Amino acid sequence: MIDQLPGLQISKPLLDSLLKEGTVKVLKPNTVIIDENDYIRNVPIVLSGTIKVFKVDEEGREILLYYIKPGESCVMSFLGAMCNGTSKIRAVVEEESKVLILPVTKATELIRSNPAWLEFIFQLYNTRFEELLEVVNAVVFQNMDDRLWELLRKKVTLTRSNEITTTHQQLADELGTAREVVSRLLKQLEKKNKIQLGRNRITVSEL
Amino acid sequence: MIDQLPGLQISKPLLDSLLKEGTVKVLKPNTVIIDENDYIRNVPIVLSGTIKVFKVDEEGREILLYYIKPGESCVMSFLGAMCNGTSKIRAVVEEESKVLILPVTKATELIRSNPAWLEFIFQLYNTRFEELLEVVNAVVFQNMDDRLWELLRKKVTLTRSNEITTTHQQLADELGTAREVVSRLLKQLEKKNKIQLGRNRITVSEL
DNA sequence: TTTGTTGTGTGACTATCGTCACTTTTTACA
DNA sequence: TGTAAAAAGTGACGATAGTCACACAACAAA
Repeated sequence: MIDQLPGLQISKPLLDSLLKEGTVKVLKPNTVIIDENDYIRNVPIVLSGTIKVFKVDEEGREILLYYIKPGESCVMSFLGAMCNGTSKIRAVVEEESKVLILPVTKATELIRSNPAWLEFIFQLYNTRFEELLEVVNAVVFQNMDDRLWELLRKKVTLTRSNEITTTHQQLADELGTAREVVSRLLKQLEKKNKIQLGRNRITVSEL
Repeated sequence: MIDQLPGLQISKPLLDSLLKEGTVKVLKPNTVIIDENDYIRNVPIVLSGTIKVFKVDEEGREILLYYIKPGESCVMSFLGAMCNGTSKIRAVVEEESKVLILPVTKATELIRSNPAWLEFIFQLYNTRFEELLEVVNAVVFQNMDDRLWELLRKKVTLTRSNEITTTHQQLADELGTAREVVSRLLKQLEKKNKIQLGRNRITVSEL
């Protein structure tokens, strides 16, 4: 069911019981699963593909927080659900994804009845928290060129392909910077022979 | 027992049952409750005073993430405990604080036995997550002068006094910048009559 | 009172990044 | 095949903030 399991993974028995409670959907790239200020009615669990999660600020600027990988869920949506809140984030499908949609009611019920589910949630919190800390760290102490390079590397690892299909504008949005900046820095990376550039395409040669 | 309850608060009955399980300690300012890479054996719950939580990076640079206020706990420590991990953060006493020290074993037991505790933990996660998102946002999209001003305002609100006792270096550390930068920006704020400067002291005149 | 330590003020310089104002290239499709 | 739209390249410039090198002020302890 889950075709790749980097890092944290959901256990088979837990997954089986979740599948009984929810429905599986296949979602195309760029589908918005959760938008800012959305009321949360479902908890999505990614079975295949990847979802990217953004923080959106008042002026519409955004920054990539982390990826939800197969075997993971969106803890923010879960929290929002538990606390009757609205989403502070935006979740968008990056690669076509199979997603298990679990109604909030079921998700909260399961906390009492299924210890494995609770454990799963906590583990996921831990992961996300640490990832957020990394974002803070990167944004405060790293230069844009390093951040860009790490973003490219992350994409390569995630998709298991060194061909990245994206535009400079998209990368800029993910880093919270301007398109020109990304273009410049990509050119520098190309000069260092770390990547090759093409239209809508970046080929990473050296990790 | 708890002398101020801004925002989220722990319920009386829950607090009572926690008091039976842990011990209360009074901690002086600058006491390090949890340091980076510490193994976590206790979950601290703040009864009075304030604790500040930092992310520390490899080069020793740090940045303030959030404050733990009375009636709150350090979720990171809790997570670390649950997941057998070491701390990614540093928690330091800002104002003298009364802290309830709860052993990890008790904290995990209580999850099964006391629904209010579980609820409390989840609420706290939500708060922290949102605060972290705010940090990311501030750091990416706000200028240093705004961030500094907001930090000062936060300190005033927290201590309920418009006299802040701190050094420029401390503020710089909290913002992840250099002392000179803080000195410069503080001077600008003084020129705008928003603050008065003194040695080890900043008086905020206008909120 | 002297002396050392800690905190603050400041000018000069630099690097990074955001912005503006384009041009050029690539591609879709009318 | 021509034309418009989308993506990318690029130079110039300015603002912000990090760094260096001090001078100076306040305080504490000897």
